[in-house]
This record gives sequence, structure tokens and C-alpha cells, in this order.
Amino acid sequence: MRFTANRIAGILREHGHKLTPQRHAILRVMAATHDHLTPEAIHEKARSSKPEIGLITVYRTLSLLSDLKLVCRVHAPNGCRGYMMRRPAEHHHHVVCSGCDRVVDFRGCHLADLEQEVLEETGFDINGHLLEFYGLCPDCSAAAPA
Amino acid sequence: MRFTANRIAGILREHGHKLTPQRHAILRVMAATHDHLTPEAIHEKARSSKPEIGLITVYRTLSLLSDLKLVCRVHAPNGCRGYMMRRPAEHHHHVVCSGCDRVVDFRGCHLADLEQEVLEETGFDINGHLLEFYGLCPDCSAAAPA
DNA sequence: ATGATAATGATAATCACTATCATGATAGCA
DNA sequence: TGCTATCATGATAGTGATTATCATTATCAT
Repeated sequence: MRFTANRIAGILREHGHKLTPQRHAILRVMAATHDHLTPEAIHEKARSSKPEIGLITVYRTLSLLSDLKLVCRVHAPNGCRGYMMRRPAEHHHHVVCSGCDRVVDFRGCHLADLEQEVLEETGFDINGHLLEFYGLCPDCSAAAPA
Repeated sequence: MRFTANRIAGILREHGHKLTPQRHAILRVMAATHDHLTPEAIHEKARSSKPEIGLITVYRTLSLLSDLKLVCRVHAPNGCRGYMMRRPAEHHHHVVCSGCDRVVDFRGCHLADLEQEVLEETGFDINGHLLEFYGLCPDCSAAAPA
């Protein structure tokens, strides 16, 4: 289950951040979209519920949410400007469609063994990872020529 | 084994690209460095063998090498401006040090099973992936407080 | 050697993102 | 509910990386 906008609003307050209409608008956009969104796209969508909101505020809010680990970046091959809501306690990763740029999460990720191997090969004290798969989503796959 | 600058020069020619001294200088820099390098860093190093080279040319050459899959981007948590040489037939991934930004390759990566699971969960026709581990390299690990 | 073609570099433009700062809004508290 | 310290916002302008344009120059097949 992913966070709701209201749930996150509470988390913001717990951390001593004020809950402004702008932030709430952004949260609603993020929570309502399963896909990754660029700052501009978020701004665009947020304007429909809060027309005066500035792009700057979107950047600031994303930075805040990112610090609180409520939102995470998506690294697509053609750029790294996407953000999407983070599943809370759950480890997750992305599958990015090369056709339509759609991003989908997946849950299972059993990298503990691999992490151990990498530790042995490189000596690094590993504390995190980024794993993304690329391919064609079912729709684009069906539309693509055989 | 990684490509040598000369080997890549041949590949460039095979694809109908001209081999200029600038490109050769950039290739030598890339081949000589195991680490990831930003466009500026590459420019800086290339200037020692070809002082008149412009940063623009570095960008263009990186873009070309990237199209030919001879070079790949490194996605670090704090930005995505790094490039490094690609091991040819060999599947490889990066371990990025959060302390000193050093990047090391590792070889073993057994994601076939996981790829299958992801296919089942998402229906995506997967054709590639990005996997990077983050942590502290042995040096930074030793320097860090316990 | 020559010429078609592609690459370079200078300049300026664009694009994403950030710093600054005065104004306005929020939330804790009486 | 009203007051006030503090935080957030938005306008403006600024930064820094990357890209477009275009005249000049270099490469390579002939």
C-alpha cells in the first residue's frame, strides 16, 4: 500500500514542517499518480487545484520529500528528472518502458547474495543499491512489430 | 578486458565516423581511467595532450560514444554526470563510494531469475537493466568513525 | 592531391535548477 | 479567537551544464 496525501501531510507535520496548500496540492498529485513525473509535470498537474503555485515551490517540496524519503528519483536512460511516490516500508524498484516511458514498480528483489559477492570482489561496505529494469510494457510490446 | 583507445578508433571508423585528434585524445583519457569522469574532467585531462580541444567537442564525442555503446553513464545519487568506459562483451555494473565518489566495476550479476520474476509480476518484455550498489570503499570505510 | 563530407570551436542560446529576499501564511500559545 | 515567531512562498535574477548555429577546418575515399 502506498502513502496517501493525508498520511504524508501528517509525517510532514511530525517533522516540524508546515502544511501549506501548495504542499498539499503537490502531495495529492504525487499520490494520485502511479507513474514517475518530472518537476514540470507535477507543477502542471498541481496548477489545476492550486493555480498560483510556482515551479520553484515544486522543486523545494520535492527536495523536502526526497530528504524525508517519501519520494524517490527515477533514473531513466534518457535523463534523471523523474520522481515518484515511494512505497513506505517496502523495498521496491522500477521497470521503465522504453516505448512510452511508463514506470511500474516491482517488489521481489533478492540481492543479499549478490551484495555479499560484490563485497568480496570489491571490499566495499555496501549500504544501498539502485536497480531498474528496462524493456517494453505489455501495451508497447503488443504495438511493436514482431 | 576493456577496449583500448586504438581498438575503439577502429570501431569509430567502421561506423563511418572520422577519427580526429580530438576524439583520439578523449578516447585515450577514457581508456586510461578506470573511474567515472564528468565531461569537464575528461576535457581537463584531454587538454594535456591536445590543448585546443573544446568542451563542446567532449560533449559531442561522449554522445557519439554513448550511441555506439562504447561508453556508459554512471548514475550516482547526487547526479548523473559521470561517464566511463564500457567493458565490451562483459556484463558489468558499478559500485559507487558515497565517501569519495570512486566507482568500481563488478562482474558477477545473476539477474536472470529476478528478470523472470519481474516479467511475471509486470508483464514487461525486459531487455536491459541498471544495477548499482552504493557504499563505502575500503579506504573511506577505514577512515570513517566506528 | 582533391573534393565531398563531417567535425571543430566560438558565440550565444537554452534548459533545468538555485539563491536571494521581501511578502504572506502557518501553527503554537495566550 | 487573536498574536507573533517562524517558516514557506513567489518574483526576480543568477548559475551552471548542455545544446544550437554556423563559418572554418580537417579527414578520408577517390
